[in-house]
Order: sequence, then structure tokens, then C-alpha cells
Amino acid sequence: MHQQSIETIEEELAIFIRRVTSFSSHRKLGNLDRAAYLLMHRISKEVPTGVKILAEQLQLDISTVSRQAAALEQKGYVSKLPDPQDGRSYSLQLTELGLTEMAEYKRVRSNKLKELLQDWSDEDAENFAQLLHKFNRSICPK
Amino acid sequence: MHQQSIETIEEELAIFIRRVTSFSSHRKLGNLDRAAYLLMHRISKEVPTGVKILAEQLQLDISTVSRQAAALEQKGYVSKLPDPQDGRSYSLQLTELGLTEMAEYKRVRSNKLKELLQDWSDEDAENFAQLLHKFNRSICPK
DNA sequence: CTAAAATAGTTGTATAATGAAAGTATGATA
DNA sequence: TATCATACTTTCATTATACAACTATTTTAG
Repeated sequence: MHQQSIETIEEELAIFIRRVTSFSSHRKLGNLDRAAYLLMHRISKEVPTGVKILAEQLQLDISTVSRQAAALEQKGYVSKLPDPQDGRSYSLQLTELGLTEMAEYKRVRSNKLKELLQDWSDEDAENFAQLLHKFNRSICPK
Repeated sequence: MHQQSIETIEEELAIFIRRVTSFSSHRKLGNLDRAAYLLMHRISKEVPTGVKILAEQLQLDISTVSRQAAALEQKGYVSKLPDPQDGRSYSLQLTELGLTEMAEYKRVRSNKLKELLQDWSDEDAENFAQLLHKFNRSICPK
């Protein structure tokens, strides 16, 4: 197979995680942290849903997502609507304010990234985007 | 540089961290965790050096690396030699046992990875390896 | 139709990784 | 020599997380 590539990827992944973690959490960008951003991002992509489904998608414990969601609701970034069909359930949706915050966070992060990748060719950037996307789907258990 | 690629990478980076964090903490591979592996990896690549330099390279706080190094020394995976030129400094080196453990960890990780990427083409794997490498160097502060 | 089981979510507790700040010992410099 | 800088360690607080216990509903079995 492609053993050499596998080993390179394995090695670079370990470094990559460190770099990306440093990139996303070192610098507090605005009012959001990475976990909050990711959760809001999921909520924005999803048909309105509750913490259980979101936790599965994020591969996090329900309790973790419950707390994150509570924090976001507290800040007014998401609203939690009771499900009329099921008294146990809620559906989470972004508020206007939430959307604004998310866009701002994304903007700042993207600018940082653009700076770091300024000497990359369009082609490499496109390929990397596509392969990273593919990789994320490959390691998703679903 | 295409804005679209940047935004895709930005988005996928957030997802990536979540996936990988979940992946590597759910399944404990042997006696090492990811942080320990990465530190040992750095030590193995570097001319013998102390925690300060290693912390810079890993973009971690010195105190964090100091603790990680102490743990590795405790387990007998690295040895900490006092610098004869400077009484404040030490140089860290892998022991035989450390090398063995690292190789084993790498083997297990590579196998997992191979499994996950089994339906990837050689070409994609090679490109991904190369771009990851490039990305890691681009985002490196030094 | 009710009692038991399952489900969605919250809250309490424990753990682990980390950074900041304080502490220690050594070396460099004015 | 006295002060400042450096390499490292240790203490402390924070944060993200999982797990377990709990509440309140809904579903299911008898």
C-alpha cells in the first residue's frame, strides 16, 4: 500500500494537532472559544435539534454539550425552544446575535490563517482544504 | 489566495481537532499519551536539549513540558543529563526503553491510520502527507 | 390502564492538561 | 560584589471533559 505516506501522515498529524490547538486556543478571539464556535457551527448546519444529537455529532458527552449550550443560551447566542411533541426535548437555534458573533469569530480566524498561508499557491490551498475535509469524514465513526 | 479555500480550511480545522481529540483519548494506545509521544518525538529529532527549547518548538508553556519531561523520566523513557557547561540546564535524551515504547506507539498509530485511510488513493495520501508537512512548517512560529 | 423501562436533559463530582505566577538555583553583567 | 537574567520546578487556578446520579417526561409490557 502507501506505507511511506501513512507514516508521514502519522508523524505530521501529531505535530499538526499541537499546531492547530495552539492556533485556535492560544489566542482568545473575541467572545467565543473553540468549543463554543464548533457547537454553534453544528447548530447552524443542522435542522433544529437538541443536545443529544449534537453531542453524538461532536463526539462529546451529552453533559458537556448541555453545559456548553447553557452557556451559549446564557450569553444570548442560542435559543432553546421546547419541543411541542415531546416534553423532554428542546431544539437549539442560533439567535441573530449568535450568528453575528460566529461570523466575527470566523472572520478573525480566517484572517489569521490567511496570513499564515500567504505564500501558499491557490492550488495547494485548494488541495489541502479538500483533503482535510476528506480526512475529517474518514475518521468520523458515523 | 482563494478566500473559499481559506474558509474551508478554517472550518475543517475546528472539526479536525474535535475528531482527533476524541479519537486519541477514547482509545489509549499502550503506555503513552499523545502529549508524551509528541515530546519524545521532538526529543528524538533534536540535538540533546532542555525543556525551554522543546517548549518553544511545541508551542507549550515551559512548565507543561517540564512536567511532561519529569513524567517521562520517572517512567524511564528519557534521561535528564545536567549540562556540564551550565548548572541550570539539562539535556534530555531518549533511553533505549523510550525508543522502544515510541516505536511501538508509532506502529499502533500507523496501523489505525492505515485502517481509516484504507479507501484513499495513493495519490491523495501522498498529497495529504506532503501538504500536512508544509502546513506544519507554515504555521510554525520560528 | 398502570408499573416498569427508556429517553432527553441537567447537575454534581472527579480527573487531566494546561498556563500563570511564584520559587530556586545558577550564571552573566554592571 | 550586587543586581539582573536565565533554566527549570512547583504551586495554584482554570478549563474541558467524562461519568454518575438525578429529574421529568414518554414508551412499553403485562
